[in-house]
Amino acid sequence: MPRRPAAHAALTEPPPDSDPALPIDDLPGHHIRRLQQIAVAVFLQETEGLGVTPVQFAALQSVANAPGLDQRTLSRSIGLDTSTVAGVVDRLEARGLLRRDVSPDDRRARVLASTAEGQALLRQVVPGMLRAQQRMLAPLNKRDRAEFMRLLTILVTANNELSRAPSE
Amino acid sequence: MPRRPAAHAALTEPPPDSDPALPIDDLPGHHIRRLQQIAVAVFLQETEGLGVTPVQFAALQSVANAPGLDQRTLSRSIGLDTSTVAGVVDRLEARGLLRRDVSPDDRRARVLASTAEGQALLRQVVPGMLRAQQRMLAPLNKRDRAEFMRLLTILVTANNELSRAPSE
DNA sequence: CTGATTTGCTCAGTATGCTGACGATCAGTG
DNA sequence: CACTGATCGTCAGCATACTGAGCAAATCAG
Repeated sequence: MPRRPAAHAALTEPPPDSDPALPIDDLPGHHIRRLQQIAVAVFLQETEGLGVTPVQFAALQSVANAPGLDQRTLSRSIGLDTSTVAGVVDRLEARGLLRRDVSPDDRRARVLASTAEGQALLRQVVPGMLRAQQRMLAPLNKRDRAEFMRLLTILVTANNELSRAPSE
Repeated sequence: MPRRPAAHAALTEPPPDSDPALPIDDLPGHHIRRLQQIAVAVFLQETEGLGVTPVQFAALQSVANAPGLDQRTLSRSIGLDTSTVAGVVDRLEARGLLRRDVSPDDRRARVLASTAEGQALLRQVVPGMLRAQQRMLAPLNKRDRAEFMRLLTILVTANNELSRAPSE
């Protein structure tokens, strides 16, 4: 029986007594999770062989953009928890892609800087990363792409404070 | 390893695409990751105390919707790898929220069914889950919400095959 | 200047998510 | 019936991501 309301309707109306099988397929959160999976998969495909994950790229690029920043600042700039950043930086440092030194100004802090190898890898990764972004949005026409990015940006910035690691 | 690219190095390299600090803030993939973080955080806030994650909810609800399905079918319906589903089902089974029995038709397969406790928990979770969806989209007006969902759905369905675990 | 608080980082623990390898089982073919 | 290939599930290994606890250093209050 197609008496079931669409997801958006279900959101604006009080929840009916959970009897009608609630489909997860049209919940926003579910789609967002799926798109994130797709984004990661496409990124890895386009940068295959370079051994870099999306988060590692974001970290490495941010460090290259602002050498000398500490882990706290990095975590805020890419929207990650400091404990997560610690692991990411560990792996990048182990591969010699960046350096982690105790700050002379604040001995609690570690200042980060990309190495020559890190910058070289970055130059190799960027083209594939850009292809990945294009491929992901390819199903939309130009106008819809812009509209999607506009709405996405609104949601992320407006809801920024809701996660543990708000972006700066 | 070449130290620093001197001026003449630019002649052998294509025009610099990574040199002008590439901001990660306006890459689609970055925003998508951020929104996923936000979605999870809001879900956990709204269902606090119930001890359920978004993925666990999706699995439990799917099983409740289609009792007797096997893990492979479940993994396709929620877009998760079978190895990931194994872990999720493990935890749900350990909490007595669902049963996992060997299928009489196919001894390789495990058929899943939600228990009374699982269904009771679902009824408790659903209102908070719906609140979470609303809160997440709250920064958009009604029209933009519908538009966002439309574009999101296009991207997920069109790119479905790109991840290891394509949805049904 | 000292005690209290804040801050930067780490660590342990838990939960996704993936890849790749493997064992068990089933279905189809000869 | 034996052989082959496909399918279902598990496991090991790696990489996000979070919470909560805790340490050490910096900052602030009085």
